[in-house]
Amino acid sequence: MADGRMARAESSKPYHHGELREALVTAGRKLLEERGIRGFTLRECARRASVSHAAPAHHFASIDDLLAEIATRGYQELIAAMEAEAGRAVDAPAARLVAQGVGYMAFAAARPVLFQLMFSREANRFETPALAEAARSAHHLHIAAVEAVIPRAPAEVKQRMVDFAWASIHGFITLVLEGQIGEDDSPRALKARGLAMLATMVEAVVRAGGDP
Amino acid sequence: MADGRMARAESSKPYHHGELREALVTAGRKLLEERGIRGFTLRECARRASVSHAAPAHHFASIDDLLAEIATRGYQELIAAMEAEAGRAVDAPAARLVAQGVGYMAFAAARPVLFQLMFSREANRFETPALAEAARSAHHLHIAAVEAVIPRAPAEVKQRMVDFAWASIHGFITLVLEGQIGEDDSPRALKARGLAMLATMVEAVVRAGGDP
DNA sequence: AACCTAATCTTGATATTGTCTAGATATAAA
DNA sequence: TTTATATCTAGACAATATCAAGATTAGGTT
Repeated sequence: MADGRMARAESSKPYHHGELREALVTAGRKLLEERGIRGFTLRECARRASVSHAAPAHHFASIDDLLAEIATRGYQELIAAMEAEAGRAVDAPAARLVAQGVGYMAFAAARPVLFQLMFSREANRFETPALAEAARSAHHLHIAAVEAVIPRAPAEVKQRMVDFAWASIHGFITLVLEGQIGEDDSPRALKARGLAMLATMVEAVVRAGGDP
Repeated sequence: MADGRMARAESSKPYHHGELREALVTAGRKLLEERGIRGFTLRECARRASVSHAAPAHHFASIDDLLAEIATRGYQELIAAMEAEAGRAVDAPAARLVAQGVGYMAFAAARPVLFQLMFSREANRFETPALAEAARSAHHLHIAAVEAVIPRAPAEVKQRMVDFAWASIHGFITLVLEGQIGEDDSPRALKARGLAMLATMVEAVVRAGGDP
């Protein structure tokens, strides 16, 4: 009942963590939102996982490697958020595009620092295959939603509208998160402003795909 | 001819730099573009200004203080770039709005890291009055350009179009700088893509302000 | 001209960071 | 049981931001 191993497990923590990789990612995500990208440190992640400062090296080659993993999961969550909103919408493509945009913005608003990390120049230098793949998936989801609205438009128009739609959505939420838009608005008013912006965007897309 | 002061000025560098504040800002801007926000260090700035590691403290309270100054000047240059392009355009408000957008994007493309710093969450925490003022000026320039296109539209529509136009411009160039749009495009093709995006945006603004 | 106050810069120290090396401990395969 | 491998700790190193104390100089005051 009270042999060596049991005593160790009960009184003090075990030598091996067991789930350190996951624990580091979890702690890192929280730390990121709390202190911002520049306040993110590997040692603090280790501290929060109750582990020595050098332990993370066995799971992540460098601090950038951990950030890349966190960013990758961010893209997966972004995709889930987009799909969740779009799935709830009626099947009209225009409505789905708006809904997917709402999901995009909702994710960014919920995880502002993570979102900024994902779309930062630093993240671009990580260059892990998983990150590139996750980003591409999110990208494709967006392309599909726009093209569904204007299925018969020429490829050139489609690309222009994909650029335009993505830029509007991304730019708006980005400016909001940076405090450049709607600083004194209530969350409710801000959301209305975002929806108005989305409506304007979708209208332009629909019109562009009307007749060749 | 060869007294103490002259000898010092000729043979070795003087004890007082004389223009250290400016030198630090200049070195810092260059360093920022070279190494990114996370690679920016105060000591490297001091090194490049040929000064001891503690010298910057007499001109900037902290590293964030120097970054705030650099960001502030970035906004002033952004304003200049917008005005330069807009001024070159004909006096048609819609053409001016497009031109100002081109100036905005050109600045961002020329100083990508600085641009990211200016519009980062970190910069938002600096909270120096000069930075806030500079950002507000740029903001107002944009508002004026959009409202000039739809002078008789109701205030609500105006605000929606200001949001929409700014989001499009900012979002597009942001996505380009992050490598999410037009990664394999030539600079020429990329510029064409940006202009197409701007044209789509302006058309939507013009249409929205057509009739009440 | 002499002085003296304040601004400017240097040297040195402290705490914190990312990463490396060696060694300790546990897991799991043979 | 033995042995190889994965996982973790401890310690060290160079680099960083910031602070404190002292050196140097500029510019105004007498």
